[in-house]
Amino acid sequence: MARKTGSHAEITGPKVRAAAQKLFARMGYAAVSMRRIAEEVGVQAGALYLYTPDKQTLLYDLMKSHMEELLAAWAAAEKGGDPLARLEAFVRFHIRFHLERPDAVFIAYMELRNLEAENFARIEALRKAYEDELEAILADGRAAGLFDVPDTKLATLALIAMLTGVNTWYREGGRLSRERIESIYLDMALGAVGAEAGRARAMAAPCREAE
Amino acid sequence: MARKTGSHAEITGPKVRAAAQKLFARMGYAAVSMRRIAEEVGVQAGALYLYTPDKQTLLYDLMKSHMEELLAAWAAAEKGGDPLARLEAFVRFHIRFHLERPDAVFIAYMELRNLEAENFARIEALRKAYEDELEAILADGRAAGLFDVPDTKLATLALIAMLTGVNTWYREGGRLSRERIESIYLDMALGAVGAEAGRARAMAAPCREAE
DNA sequence: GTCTATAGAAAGATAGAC
DNA sequence: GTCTATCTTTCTATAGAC
Repeated sequence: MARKTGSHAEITGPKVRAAAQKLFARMGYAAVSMRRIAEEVGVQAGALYLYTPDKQTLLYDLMKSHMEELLAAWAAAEKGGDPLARLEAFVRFHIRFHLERPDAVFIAYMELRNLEAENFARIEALRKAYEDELEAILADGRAAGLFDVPDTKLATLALIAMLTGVNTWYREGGRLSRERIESIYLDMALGAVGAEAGRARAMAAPCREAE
Repeated sequence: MARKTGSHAEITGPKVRAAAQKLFARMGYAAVSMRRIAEEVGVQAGALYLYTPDKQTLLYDLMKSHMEELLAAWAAAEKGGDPLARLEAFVRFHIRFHLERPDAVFIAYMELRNLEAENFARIEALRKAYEDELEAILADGRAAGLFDVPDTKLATLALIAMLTGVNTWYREGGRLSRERIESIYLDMALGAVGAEAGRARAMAAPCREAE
């Protein structure tokens, strides 16, 4: 405890990011002032500029961290073997990851408009990389005759929109558990890409049912 | 031509709304100033207040008009007979309606945060009424054994998220026609609610399944 | 590292001339 | 109906004391 009072760089920095994330998600980037963020952190507005060169960079860093975390988490996830198992892994991963970070997800989808051109391009590249992961699964599944997908790009965007939509209505402690939500969305996702129809056809003989 | 110069109430009013809609959609409500709207219209900032009491009302009126137009258009649409036909009508209607109004749709989804409490409640009620239309179709379809939907509320939100997602990537003159997009999304929607599986099962002769 | 103070720009909204 | 002018507030960002 030999430190000078008022010296809290390692703790204040993350607090600034946390406060910005919370406020940007609730009120929107453009509607949040640096003063409001400072108030949330418990410092004066001027002190924020020790941790970010400006407001824009604060937003960009939040979005970049989120997207990189998303890609890293997916890279580290269990991914099963055949396309059907990989699709299930993706759906469950996507929902779980997104439900755990509602604020970051909200910002990543709503504040693209407020990024300057260069920052926007970098975030879009990361998003594209994530979409490509799903599209590869759908393409492999189609090639294997497991999925009925006329356009893998469209199906990718449709599935991601559907899955991410969970964040718009999910509330902690609601009537459905996350596990249950995952399973319901998984069935819908499989149906959307014709996986159940494919399976039903494949198993035509002895009358078996999925899940 | 006996009018006084500078008298353009009937033309300027709609122009203000059109300019606000365009700018709110591109930059976001909070990031657009009244001066910027005035510039787009070609008048001075003060003149805007002849057409709206304040900026908030401008936003609210845009969103209210959009939602009311949506409900009215659906009420007037052809809706087919059985739940399968009604679902197809809904999907095609939703995509067509939304693709024709990208700016209004964008605002309706992105600017809810910027509505004052009372205005927010009114818009949410209109949105709920629209969701209820789809949920009724799904509930009827399930009751008739046509759809496999464990939770109609969830399926409603999932479908709407998926369908509205078209607006995030569709661009005029892209590689797919609207008709083609409608058809692809329709197939995915039917698959998601188990309509195709139901059909396949029904045609599979002896194999019947519970639920 | 945080504070107070402030520069400089821009915001929403209004008053009154024409 | 539109303009100019302005009131009042708030904003981002910086300077300099402690």
